[in-house]
Amino acid sequence: MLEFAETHSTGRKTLFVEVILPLAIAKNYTYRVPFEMNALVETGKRVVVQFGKSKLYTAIILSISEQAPEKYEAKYILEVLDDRPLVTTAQLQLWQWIADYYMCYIGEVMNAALPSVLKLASETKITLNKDIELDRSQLHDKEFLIAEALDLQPELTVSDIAKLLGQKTVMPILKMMFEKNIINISEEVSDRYKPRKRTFISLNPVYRNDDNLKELMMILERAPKQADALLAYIHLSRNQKLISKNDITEASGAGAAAIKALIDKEIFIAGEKSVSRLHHEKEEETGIFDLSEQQQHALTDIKRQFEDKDTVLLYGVTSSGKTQIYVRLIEEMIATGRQVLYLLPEIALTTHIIERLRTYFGSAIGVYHSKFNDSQRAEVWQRVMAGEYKVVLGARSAVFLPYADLGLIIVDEEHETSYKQFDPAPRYNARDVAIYLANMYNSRVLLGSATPSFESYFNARIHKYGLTELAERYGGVELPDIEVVSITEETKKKTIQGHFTGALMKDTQEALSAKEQVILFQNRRGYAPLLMCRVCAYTPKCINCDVSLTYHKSSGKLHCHYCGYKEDSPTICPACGSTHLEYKGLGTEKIEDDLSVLLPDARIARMDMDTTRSRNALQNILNDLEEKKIDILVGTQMVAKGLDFADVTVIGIINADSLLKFPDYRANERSFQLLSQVSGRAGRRGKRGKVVIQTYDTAHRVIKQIIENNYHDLYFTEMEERKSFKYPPYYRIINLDVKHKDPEMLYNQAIYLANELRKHFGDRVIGPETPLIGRIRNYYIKTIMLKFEKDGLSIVKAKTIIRDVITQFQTTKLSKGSIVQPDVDPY
DNA sequence: AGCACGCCGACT
DNA sequence: GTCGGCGTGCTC
Repeated sequence: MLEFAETHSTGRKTLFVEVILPLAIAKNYTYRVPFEMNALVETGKRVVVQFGKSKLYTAIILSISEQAPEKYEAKYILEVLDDRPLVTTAQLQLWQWIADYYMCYIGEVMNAALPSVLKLASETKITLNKDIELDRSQLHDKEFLIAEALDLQPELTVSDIAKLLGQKTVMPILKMMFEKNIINISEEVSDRYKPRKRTFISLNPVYRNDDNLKELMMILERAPKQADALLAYIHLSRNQKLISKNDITEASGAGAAAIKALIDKEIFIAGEKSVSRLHHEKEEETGIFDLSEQQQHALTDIKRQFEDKDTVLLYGVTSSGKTQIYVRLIEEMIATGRQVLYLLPEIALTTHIIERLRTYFGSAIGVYHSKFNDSQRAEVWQRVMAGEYKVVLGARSAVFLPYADLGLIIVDEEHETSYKQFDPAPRYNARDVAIYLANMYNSRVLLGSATPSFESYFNARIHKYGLTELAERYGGVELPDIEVVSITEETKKKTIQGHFTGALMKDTQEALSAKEQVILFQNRRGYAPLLMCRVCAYTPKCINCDVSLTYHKSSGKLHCHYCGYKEDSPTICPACGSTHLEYKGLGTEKIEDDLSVLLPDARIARMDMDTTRSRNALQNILNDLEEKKIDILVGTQMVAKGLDFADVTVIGIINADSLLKFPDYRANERSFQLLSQVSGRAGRRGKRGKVVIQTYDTAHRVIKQIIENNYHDLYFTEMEERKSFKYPPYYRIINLDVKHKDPEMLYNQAIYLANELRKHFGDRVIGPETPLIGRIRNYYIKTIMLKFEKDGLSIVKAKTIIRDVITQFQTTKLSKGSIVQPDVDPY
């Protein structure tokens, strides 16, 4: 066997490999294979190569040839890292397609696709894994040396280690040490979505009887700490359903010992629970459930349509039970032995949905997520490749996993904009990539949404996709009662208190006294988005971006939401010296603040990017809400996505106008999606919810459509406009973002580029225009928009021409210092 | 992406 | 007259 390999394919031939480097470079590079590695190289395996003077990179073999490059002397590859290919040929095909379609470099796709441990480079950081008790006597000499060096200096780079060992080839050693859990590679973001186990306490039912309880208190007189704990429990139980050990400790000051004593005496009953936030849907978590008649219909319909359509859109109103249909489809697919990818927007990937699917699919389900720590991601990669994971639940980057045999992709909430990656490149949309991916595997795609994106609904209506509708809410839950309140009117009648109309306050108070919960939505974080001098109208701006700074009360500083710049909030106007500085506008922080004055007894929490930045913050807020430690939750977009709480009965939209007036052709579509999604949070089983929309423009067409929940009407009116103004889905858009530090240079460059493009595309070229934010991180920005009709013109050819125009531009002197970033389908 | 080479300002 | 700023071009 070995002999055969020797003579047959490896021999003494000189082999060359073309590799993909994880960099934004136009070309692939060719390296020479040392004879001893001839038998090891294979397409899709990783190799370590030197690129440039001193950098080492992990590259992927794209092809192997015997042809020596003519124009240069190829460098040798230094190592082959894998025994078998890490990247499948299907993946390489996908990468190439993404690079072509989204007009970026294949190296950028590789960067997005591979977890960083799988692409160690010379600057990658190595640290000791502290979780593992290390028996140093078991280590090899070199491993021992590395471990010792890490004692002295907690963090080393790969090149430090190369120096330390006096050898270039360190990757195999590090790889081995990583696999043995001795070291960590690169940043270790820990798992934010790990199921949280907590101990919950309940009182032995014997003591629900008052006499028994009194007697118990007497007995406990000699154990004051235990008595305190018991009292704290009784007190807490008035307001919350679930009481954890921690709650009691916090409320009573009694230690864990006191609680343990009570548990031992069988006064308290302890139960461990993984924290989930969906009690009212518990019955669905048992693994067996019946589909309603209409769900059964939808399921049959989807399967029928899959016979001749690759993609089916499931348009099902909120709470119509789409998830149960997904579960059935997944079960049937894995029964045939094929894999399933279930895509969700990042924010919806909470413990709850993961747990719920785990109860159905057990260890056959893998979770893939950008917040997952890197070694876990690498592990998911391996298991998907080995076919051990039958189901992958993941955010957009899960489209990059090495599926062995993918049979079905479910894209839940397909209209979500978070499926589109913007920065860094590749600027891909995972929903659209999923459709290509499915095509490669001859598998099917199910797009699910309560408010489908117009692209998808359009495709369904022209029969490119199948369409299944689910019009009834599961279990007969009623749609919420929507009340539109005029801010203008209430201001006139003086019934408005700050930003809260009388109508909203009334509903809020009613909900609070009924021990129900309230969510208030305001699409802006921070305190006040504007600080303005009342004398000279001066407004502090970011030093790096063209935006006014948002005041954050918690930090006392002005923040830029685009680059993160912060400065102290001035007390006198820097321009005129006046002390009359005024906060304008309204952010979640101010709402929380004002509300705590109006409703001093309410427990108010805030959920936005500022309060959920740290690891467990989001989960903690959700737990608190579920355990009813929060009466009112104030939040941004985030509150719209997948929060299902039985006791939230009132939803308030503080200001709908900020959404509707957004200067973008999709503003109406987005507003409808967001508002109906937020509204869907109100009231679930058993109780009809109430939504209060505060607006200056009560007659706005979209508001009316939201009240009527009339998606079709919205669709048809908007589509008329899309057609006449040449917008998607009738036309395709490619934006070119041109950036430069100097505004004048940028202006000339953008004009030049637009004119060059006009030579080919005529009035399909629009602009250059200044985007909403004209400068970010010290780069001025212009956008050139290209609108292409869907037929009569090859989009592939158009992209080639655009590419050529950019390349030609970059060879001219004029292009100095400019960055040109194409954005294909920028929705 | 990184790194070296290369041409213009504030220091010994 | 040198050190160093980062603009420009190349890396198999």
